[in-house]
Amino acid sequence: MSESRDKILVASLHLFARRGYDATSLSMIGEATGLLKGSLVYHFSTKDAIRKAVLDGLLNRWKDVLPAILMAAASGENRFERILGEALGFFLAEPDRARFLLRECLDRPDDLQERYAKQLEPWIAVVADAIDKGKETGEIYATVNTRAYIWQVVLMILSSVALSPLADLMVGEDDPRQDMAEQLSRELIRMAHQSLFCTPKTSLKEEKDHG
Amino acid sequence: MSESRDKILVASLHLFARRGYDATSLSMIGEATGLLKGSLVYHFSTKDAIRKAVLDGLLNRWKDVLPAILMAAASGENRFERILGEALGFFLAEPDRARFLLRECLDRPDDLQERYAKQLEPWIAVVADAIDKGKETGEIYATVNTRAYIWQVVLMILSSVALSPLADLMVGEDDPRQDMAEQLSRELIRMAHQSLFCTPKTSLKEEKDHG
DNA sequence: CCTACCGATCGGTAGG
DNA sequence: CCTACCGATCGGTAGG
Repeated sequence: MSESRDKILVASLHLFARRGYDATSLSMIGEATGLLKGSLVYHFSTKDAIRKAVLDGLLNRWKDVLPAILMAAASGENRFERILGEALGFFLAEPDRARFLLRECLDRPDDLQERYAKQLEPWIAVVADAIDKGKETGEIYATVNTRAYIWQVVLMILSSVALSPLADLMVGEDDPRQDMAEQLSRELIRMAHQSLFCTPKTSLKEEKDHG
Repeated sequence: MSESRDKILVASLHLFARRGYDATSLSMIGEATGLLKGSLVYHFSTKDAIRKAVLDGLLNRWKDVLPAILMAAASGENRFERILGEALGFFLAEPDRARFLLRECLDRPDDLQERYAKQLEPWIAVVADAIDKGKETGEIYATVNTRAYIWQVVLMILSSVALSPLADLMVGEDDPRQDMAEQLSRELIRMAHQSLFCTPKTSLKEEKDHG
């Protein structure tokens, strides 16, 4: 509908992600959108309303993408790798999503929990059920703490994407041929896989051999 | 030496960790320390100087603790678990350390990298060398990307401690007998171990059996 | 009457 | 360490 509204949301996500909510002024958002401060207030009555709209847009997008990811990987080979790869892809396509969410986790955990519990919990439950079934069949380590495992994987996804600029500086490059984000994603998936499944899958090696 | 100086640093770490640097005003720090705004400027000429002093104190403390951790676990059983456990303990003892560092990673990666590269890199190199040697002996998966692995484990430690309030709300309690922080720490160590060593160590199970 | 803004300014607070 | 302030900028609102 409103062109300005969307521009405000896009610019605000970027600024909130990079500088944080408190360090972002309405005039900065105005400068990034070619609007004046007063115009922002016309669209969103308060600064906090902008933050909530950005968060809603992000969670709604994720809510739409997540089922598609799980369905697309419902069958076939390398289900686990594909699901994690798609989840990583969602944030890597726009790292500000990860940065903003990580900041919200730090700044307003209660606010995030309200929205999360309603919208995303059912899908986490699906993943948790799949893991618990794998435990029963013996495919997955019985020692896995399902909810804690999911949370740690989510944290790795969010933080490794959000802090990729720092990784570039600190981790250095083992293999200069591929970029750091790619290396971190591959290692994350390898760690998540290796620490979940009893029988070491050869899928990662197969990919290499086939290539 | 200066009693007020220390009070300012302790109160500032707490406020920076919880609210962020930009959202923390000098009068807030003054209120927490019983000082007035002008008095803070007497001890630290600028607000940024307080931040740097807090960061220095934190990194120096860690620089002192890290060698002790590595030495103490130089021999004996469950070296890996003990090293990770001690590292987790350092942040769990004062979660604001993890929150503050995570915020600095987001807000000022360049500034953090300057201090990190000089002080902590050599110790990361020690861990990296140990992992690379384990690869040669076949004890550790050859597919491990050493630097990426270390970085992902560091991220899990920092973020799981920093965001523990959110974990309490979102993860729920599989086992109400032990608290969430304990569950997350155990699962983190299990994941890190399982995804590194080829031969599944029975150390974690042994601990249980012996208890 | 509506939308999408503007220039100017409100009362308070920021770091110094 | 406090009082007394500064230039500027904060989020938000006024009438047009």
